[in-house]
Amino acid sequence: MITRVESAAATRRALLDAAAGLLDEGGPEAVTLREVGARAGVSRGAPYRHFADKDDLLTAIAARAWNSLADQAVTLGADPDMSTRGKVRAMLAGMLATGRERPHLYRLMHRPPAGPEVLQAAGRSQGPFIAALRDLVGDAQAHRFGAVLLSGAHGAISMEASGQLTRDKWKTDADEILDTLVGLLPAG
Amino acid sequence: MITRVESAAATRRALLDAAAGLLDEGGPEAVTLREVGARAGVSRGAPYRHFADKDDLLTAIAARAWNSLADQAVTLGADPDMSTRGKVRAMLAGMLATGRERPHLYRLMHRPPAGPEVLQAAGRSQGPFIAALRDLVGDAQAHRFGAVLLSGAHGAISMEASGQLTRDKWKTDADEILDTLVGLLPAG
DNA sequence: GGCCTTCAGGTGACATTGTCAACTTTGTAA
DNA sequence: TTACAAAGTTGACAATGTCACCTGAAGGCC
Repeated sequence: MITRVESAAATRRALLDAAAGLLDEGGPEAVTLREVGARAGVSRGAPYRHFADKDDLLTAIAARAWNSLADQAVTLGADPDMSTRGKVRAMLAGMLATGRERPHLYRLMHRPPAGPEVLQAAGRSQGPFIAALRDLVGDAQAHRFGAVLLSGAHGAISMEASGQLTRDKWKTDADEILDTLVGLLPAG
Repeated sequence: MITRVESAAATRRALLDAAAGLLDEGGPEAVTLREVGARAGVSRGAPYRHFADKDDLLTAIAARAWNSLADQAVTLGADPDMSTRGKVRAMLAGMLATGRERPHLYRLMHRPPAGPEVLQAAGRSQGPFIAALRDLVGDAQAHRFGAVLLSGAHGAISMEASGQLTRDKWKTDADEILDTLVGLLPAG
């Protein structure tokens, strides 16, 4: 039997999925509450029963995406068959994959100002990242390295997405930049 | 005497200034063509005499900002009293200053997809940057280093703007990351 | 079982905004 | 002087976010 809260949760999920789909397909301007409602099988006013406003819906999408990356990172961190350096590389590769496969979502995840919901989810994804770096460079340097690696990775992904980082112009791409960044770490 | 083309150019400039001001003050949503027109002293339809649509106006703002950075970079590149490394650092600092003082504009400059107008202006700003790197690491490595430095700088600035890079969390800031990145270069 | 609260959902309405078509005005070239 | 082209204005319209109000049913309480 389907309880009321279950159906409400299902609608909420459907709204998020619909909005994320529209975002992927047509960018931010394609995300209209009317179309979101239609795709989720409800009316144009229904989203207001689950989100304060459009911005709140978009924020929830960003937070969910960060949490998905966080799950990936946690799984990678626990993998006993991978080198620590390999884990770091794989975590950054996960970000790159999101940037390439879902560029609009990736941009939304980095939209300022990041609210507490997004910051917490993003922070959760960075926990295993820092932990891996601690193994490689020690407590004192982990954050310093982490900031440089993460900045470099995000910058490369972002510039590739906007069309500013092309192989034609820079003789390289985001993959190679990630390799270079990870190469800064001592072997491990 | 004021010729017609002069007055048209003045209006165009006034529209750009008004839109850029609104962007700085209230972010992208504050930029409405009606308000832009009002600030520029013309009516709501006037912008269509100078720009194809709102997007075209925003693109022009981004291109102008890139050209301003390019002018800075050209000046720095020609400065005989600065070390090559100092020039590289100063060019990146110029980007950081834009990101901190005018975060909405900075984000607009990196909005995908970057049209040819923006790409050309951005490319102009990167010319002196690559030239400086050639002096430091040679032709073969200049682009590789350039991509890493630029990605790292842009990533740090972007994460700082979105609130993801805080000293509280990462024990560092964009300034220090720029220092670290420039530190990768051989002295010169 | 009957009643009542609560909440998901629907609908009408409204203000804002981007955009276009039609009109007016005014340098400027012929 | 006259005619043209381009700048600017205004009316209109569709799309959209949002709110107020209404409906209906699930589920707790007597």
